[in-house]
Amino acid sequence: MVEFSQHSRFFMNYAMVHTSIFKKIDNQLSIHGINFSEFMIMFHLVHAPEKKMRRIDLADKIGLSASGITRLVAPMEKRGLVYKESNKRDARVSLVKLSAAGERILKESGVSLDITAQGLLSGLKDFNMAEMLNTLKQLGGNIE
Amino acid sequence: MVEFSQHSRFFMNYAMVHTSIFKKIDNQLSIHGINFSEFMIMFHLVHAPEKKMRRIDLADKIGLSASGITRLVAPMEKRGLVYKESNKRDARVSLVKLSAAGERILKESGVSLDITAQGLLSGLKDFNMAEMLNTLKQLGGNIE
DNA sequence: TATATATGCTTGATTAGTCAACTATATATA
DNA sequence: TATATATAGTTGACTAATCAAGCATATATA
Repeated sequence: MVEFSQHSRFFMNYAMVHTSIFKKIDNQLSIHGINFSEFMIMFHLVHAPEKKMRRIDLADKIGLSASGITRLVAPMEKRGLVYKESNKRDARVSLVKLSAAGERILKESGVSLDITAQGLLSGLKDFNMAEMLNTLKQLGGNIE
Repeated sequence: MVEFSQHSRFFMNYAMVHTSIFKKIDNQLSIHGINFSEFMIMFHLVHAPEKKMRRIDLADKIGLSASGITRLVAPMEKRGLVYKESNKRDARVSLVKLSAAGERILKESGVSLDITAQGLLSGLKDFNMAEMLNTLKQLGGNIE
């Protein structure tokens, strides 16, 4: 027989939950014309000083590669959700700045996300949010 | 100010953890020449009666689309991890059956996964596995 | 029995991301 | 100062998945 540890099963279930839940979340966010990654970009921008960040810091925060950010941000610029700013001290960096339109979309889609998230968690038995957040944080989930 | 509920933050952290952890897991499994989705295919097959399943049931179990399974299984057939069987009663179905080679790879990669999974979870403070699995199950993680 | 509908699966086009190679610029060091 | 090395970002080629459309077969119904 092939046996698998509880540790392995934990991550198998984790992946499954991720797949099914983020289909729902992305679906909900699509009402606002964005996907979850775009939401995360704007989420981090709105909390950053002057609502702007370097691409590489965005990549780091979100857990994508630098090229992933390039490809993600390009269409957001076209839609006017964010725009480019340069850094006077360092000509290599290209800052991404949240626009007023972007902030508006972020707010609206944040409400949708809250409702979806609440709906997903509301019916759970023996769910301890604080414990769960603590575990996620230790596993690398570092949204402040 | 833009505010986000704890529920929303929960899923943002969930996504982040998923990204970082499954990079590690896929990396580990690549030693055995497979990725996590291929692992999951074989995991479900080895637990199925006669170690075979319809593609659509695999899709369902794993949380992928039918076409996702088609594309995932094709190269696994070429490598000899699984092979096709037809169903006498229903000519539409194409069964996926785990080969001996596939089962061997599954076992080996299962050991790797166990080690990685254990490593990821071992240092955690206040981690309650049973509670966590219970929550994941309620959220749709239904690995038996 | 004939036809409509449902199911299982595959395919073409698309999307979201990766990595490796590259360009441009900045920083450290001989 | 000249050169080596590091950093920021983009691009081309690729991978893993999606969806919608289509094909073959099964099932239900007029």
